[in-house]
Amino acid sequence: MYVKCVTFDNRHNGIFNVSKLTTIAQMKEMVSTKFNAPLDRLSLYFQGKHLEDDCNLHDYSINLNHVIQVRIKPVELEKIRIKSEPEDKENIDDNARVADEKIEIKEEVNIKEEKVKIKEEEEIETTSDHYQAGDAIDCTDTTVGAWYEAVILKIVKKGDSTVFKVRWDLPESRNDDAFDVEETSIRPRAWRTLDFNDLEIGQKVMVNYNLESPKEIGHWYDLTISKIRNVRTAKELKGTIHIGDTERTIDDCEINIKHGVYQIEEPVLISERDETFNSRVPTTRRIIPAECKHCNDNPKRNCRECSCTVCGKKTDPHHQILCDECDTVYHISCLNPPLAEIPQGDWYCPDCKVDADEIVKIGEKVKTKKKQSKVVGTNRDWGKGMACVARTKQCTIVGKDHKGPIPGVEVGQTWLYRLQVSEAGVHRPHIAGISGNSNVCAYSLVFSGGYEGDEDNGDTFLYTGSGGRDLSGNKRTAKQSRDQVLTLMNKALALNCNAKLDTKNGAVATNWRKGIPIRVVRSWKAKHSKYAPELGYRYDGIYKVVKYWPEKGKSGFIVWRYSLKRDDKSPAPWTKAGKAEIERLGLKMVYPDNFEAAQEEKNEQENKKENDNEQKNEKENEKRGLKRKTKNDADTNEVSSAKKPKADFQLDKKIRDLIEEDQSNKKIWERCMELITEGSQAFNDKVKLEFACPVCQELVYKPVTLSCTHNICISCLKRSFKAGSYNCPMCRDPLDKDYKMTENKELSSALLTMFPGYENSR
DNA sequence: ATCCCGGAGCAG
DNA sequence: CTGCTCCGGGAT
Repeated sequence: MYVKCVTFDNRHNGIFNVSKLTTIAQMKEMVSTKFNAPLDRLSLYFQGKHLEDDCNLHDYSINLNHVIQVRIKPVELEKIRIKSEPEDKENIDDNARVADEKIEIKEEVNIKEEKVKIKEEEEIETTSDHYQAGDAIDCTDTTVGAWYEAVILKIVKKGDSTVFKVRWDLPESRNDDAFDVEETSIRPRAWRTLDFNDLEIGQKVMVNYNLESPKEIGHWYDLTISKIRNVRTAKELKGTIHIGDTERTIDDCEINIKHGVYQIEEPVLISERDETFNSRVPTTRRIIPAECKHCNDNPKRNCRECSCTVCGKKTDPHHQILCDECDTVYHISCLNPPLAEIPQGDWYCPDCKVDADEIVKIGEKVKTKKKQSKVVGTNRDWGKGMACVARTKQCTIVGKDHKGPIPGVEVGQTWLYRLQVSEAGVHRPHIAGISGNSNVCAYSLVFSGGYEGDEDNGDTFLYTGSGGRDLSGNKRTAKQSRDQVLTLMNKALALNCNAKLDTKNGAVATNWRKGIPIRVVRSWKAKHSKYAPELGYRYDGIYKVVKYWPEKGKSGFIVWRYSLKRDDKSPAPWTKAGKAEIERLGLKMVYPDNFEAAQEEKNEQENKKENDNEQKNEKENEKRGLKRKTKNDADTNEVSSAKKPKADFQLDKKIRDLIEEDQSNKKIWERCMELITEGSQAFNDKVKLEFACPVCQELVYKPVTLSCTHNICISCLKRSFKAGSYNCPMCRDPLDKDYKMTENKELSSALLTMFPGYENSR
């Protein structure tokens, strides 16, 4: 199992190989090494809960691909907030409001000592042609994509690359919270505000914009001007907002110009600087959204949001304390009972703190207690692999009671684990062989030859029902120890047969083709079968139940047998035609998310450790279908060749024509078509992604294509309007209250043809 | 609450 | 390598 760790600022992240019994303390050690951060300053959080050192991942129900948040505390004690006097009272205008309230962090640790700890890596101070220490710059933040004022502290060389050590030029960041950026993320501080009359179409400038609510104060982004309206009564500026230096842009944004329009500064050679260079940087900081929306950071207003939650007063900041869990602020004197002084170590507010006797530390109280008692005492280091992990995705394109093929899943598709088969919606249970409803029918089955007497002839096979096994002791499988009966899933599978149900003697279909379709997945575990895949689980198409009957098995107990026969237009995957089809469609094994990356990292680590074990690793990986890349192996390497399959997959003409007709989404379809060379699977995934409704997150159903190019389900848009939001849910582009919603029939029929049956789940 | 054609660790 | 052991999750 692996989990992801990400710092709150998103500056560090990594995937870690762990087991269910990995403790939080061990987790911290791994994070400390990988992020190069001091161990004692790490705090881990999962779903808002602080994680305690002596608990393990299982205690918190942390599962595959879950994200653990990491906080690297800037200083040891940061609870005491000190308000200092404004330095220059003349500067208190709107723009300097942010600078007004100064929050300082009292540092009770020896900062010098801390610095030594951080700088373990070798850094050699260097120079740059365009910048030097002390320069006022603008710096992009990768998470927000806007430009913020920052200051260069130092320029160093790390290996081959030049790294700029900078800190945000904000009063509350006065503690040395430096971080590293590349030269591409910085530029000289903007200082020239442009006159509105001088602006030109096509010009790139820096403006203030709020992505969520354009009328409010936002952050500073680059803008390419597309429209200027300059009449006596109204001044309007529109253009394309650039999110950082990424490809992401938002067209047609209306800019609030009252905060100023800045010229973007180009780097200047240090040799060409004159005396005025440094003095031109403005003394006030650019406006950015208030930290506290509630009081707008006004120091004179009482605020229970950003100040003491009991009295709301901003007085006596020396005695204000922050909850380590929820960051709520309290005066220690306002607490009940009040505290005499700021406590050492962690402190939790009354809402977050629970009685020390209870297992507070863990996610949900009741559930955890039960689990704890159950798991405590286990010696087995389990949970490293894919046994007993939860789904990370769910198939929503059709309901779980869907009969027949899953739209978008081709015959011949393989998945490494049952979990991925479940996520694809092809066969949902984790372990059970038959998926169905005892009153309706079976929807799918996995054929893995686990029962004696199973026979596989490809187009037909004999299947055995479930039950009759003693599974006490939390087992999943066992030997037959009693007769099977035609109930539960056995009954469900019998209902697929085109015959009247007979729970005693079984039945034969009068017309087998008229039976209810059942999806069949063959498992690599059916070793005795020559039709089984070599590895993983493969969707082999639709089968029908020809007959079913009870029979005495080798164990001496009655088992129910089913005769299945293939009824699918697509060629069977084991045939020559089927193999060609898999090639043509570019179908490749589906691994769990992050699986390949984690495997590669594991390989690297083990390679470093010892080369003796090389052979062992090779075997392990071969078992999983992953081969290590070696020079000699290059042309036989499955992974590298799978990355650029030359699938000559082409869309049906019918679908091509439908896509062609959907002129309003031409650009999106073009993006999708780029993936056509990678096969049907990649293409289908891309279509689902590009045409996901921003509201319900699923493939748009009865879509409305807005003028901002975004596609929304008509029902989702109606709901949004009902809630009084007259915007595009994606980009907040304003819409008329009486906006006439019309379904994009072209897109609709294209999607319905590509994913037949998906409308049934809506 | 019960059922279940997985999946990995561990002992021999 | 084989067989035994042990565990969670999702649908019923």
